[in-house]
Amino acid sequence: MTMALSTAQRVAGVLRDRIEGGGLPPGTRLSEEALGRDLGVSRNTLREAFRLLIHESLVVHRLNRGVFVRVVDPADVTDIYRVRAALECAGVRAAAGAGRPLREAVTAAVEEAGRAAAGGDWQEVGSADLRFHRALAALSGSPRIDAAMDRLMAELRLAFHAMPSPRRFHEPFLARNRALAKLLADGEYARAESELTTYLDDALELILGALREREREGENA
Amino acid sequence: MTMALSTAQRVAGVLRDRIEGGGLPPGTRLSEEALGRDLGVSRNTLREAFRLLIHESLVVHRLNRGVFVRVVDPADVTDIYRVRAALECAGVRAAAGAGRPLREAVTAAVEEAGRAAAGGDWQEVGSADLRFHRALAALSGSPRIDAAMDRLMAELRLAFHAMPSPRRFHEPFLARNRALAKLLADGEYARAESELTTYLDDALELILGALREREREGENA
DNA sequence: GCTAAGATATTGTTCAACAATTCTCAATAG
DNA sequence: CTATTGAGAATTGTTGAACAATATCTTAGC
Repeated sequence: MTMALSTAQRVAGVLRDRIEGGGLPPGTRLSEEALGRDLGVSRNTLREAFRLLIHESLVVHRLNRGVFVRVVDPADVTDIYRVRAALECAGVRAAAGAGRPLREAVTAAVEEAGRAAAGGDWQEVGSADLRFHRALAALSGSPRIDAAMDRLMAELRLAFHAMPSPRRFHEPFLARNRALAKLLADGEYARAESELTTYLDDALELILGALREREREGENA
Repeated sequence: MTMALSTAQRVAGVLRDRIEGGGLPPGTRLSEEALGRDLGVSRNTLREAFRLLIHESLVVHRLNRGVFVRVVDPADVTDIYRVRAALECAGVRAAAGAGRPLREAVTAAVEEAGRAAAGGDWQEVGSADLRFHRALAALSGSPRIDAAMDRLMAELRLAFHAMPSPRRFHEPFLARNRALAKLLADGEYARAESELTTYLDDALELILGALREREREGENA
């Protein structure tokens, strides 16, 4: 029953891996001719693959100039956190009326992060953290908010590339995630919301600091 | 200085106008061959235009069946208003720290709606109303929120097609818009937010009622 | 009337050629 | 030396076609 993937989907997968693996750094132009020859597909098929990646915000398209690996600058990260604050706070406010499965997804993500941290898998801690915040926004019960969060998270993953140590970044937030989940479970929605707001501000500052750091290094190259 | 648009973008514009103008009612199938011949573009380019409209949620794509003009059902409208509540409330909360031009855009939209109502142009009242709410969300100062609101408004316009009398729908909200703008100008953010919440709930009910009405009529056809 | 098999029409995918645009870089003017 | 301009090269945009996969319609049989 497994549906075979189209050529374009396979090509998109290869490019996605290269981008997320660092083989294609942000800002790189993806030449249609060169890549098409490299991957053994026609330009048209390659462009179809590009469209999939554009939809994922992994690359951007500039008319008559081609596609480039997305560069997430500080203004983007700041904006992403602004939207996250709006959507996740909306989720927290809707927590009281949210169904059981939605609320359990929140605590489940916290527990998964804890297990991953105990095992030293900080990559997985990062994934669980994103799932936790996605679950917060999902408390609204809105498919459109879910989709928007997925797009924001994909963009954020690109910015995380700039973080030197996943552990240093994620570890402090483990306890705060747990605290947030507890406030929600106890029905302390107002306090949960204010804690979430400062939480997101703190995380934003950490990432902006790392981006500035990386930029300073880049100047000497 | 004029930036040239790609063929696909032009075609998407034509289709967008036809859809919003009612020439292509919700549910219509957009045949690749017929439309391509009609507009004088290749299937490949037409499909590219479709992708743009899919991204705007104006049409939907069903595998191996083609693209159809989006049918906005009650669940969609409910979800759209959920997201609107999240984004517009976020804007109201950010109003205190918003810049002068953003705050003035809010009052400007209210005044334009008033002038249009005085002139009896209820179509324009509707447009000004959408601008008003867009301006509320824009108080956050977030490009992504602005873009999200634009998409939501485009979807909503499809649903408005079901409203029999623009006047009956928009008139009651004129005074409420004015009241909301005043609360904001006076710094009464908490009250503005709670008024906005009930406002959106009321508007949602009106639209859902009209949709149910239209569906009942449709059964006898 | 209903079902099933085959015929037809439509969309999905890929390709190669041609058109339009941008980019490169040397020549030139200030 | 800097800025500009213009021809040529490189790259992307668009097209039409061919073939595959899927859906829809037609028809034969029960």
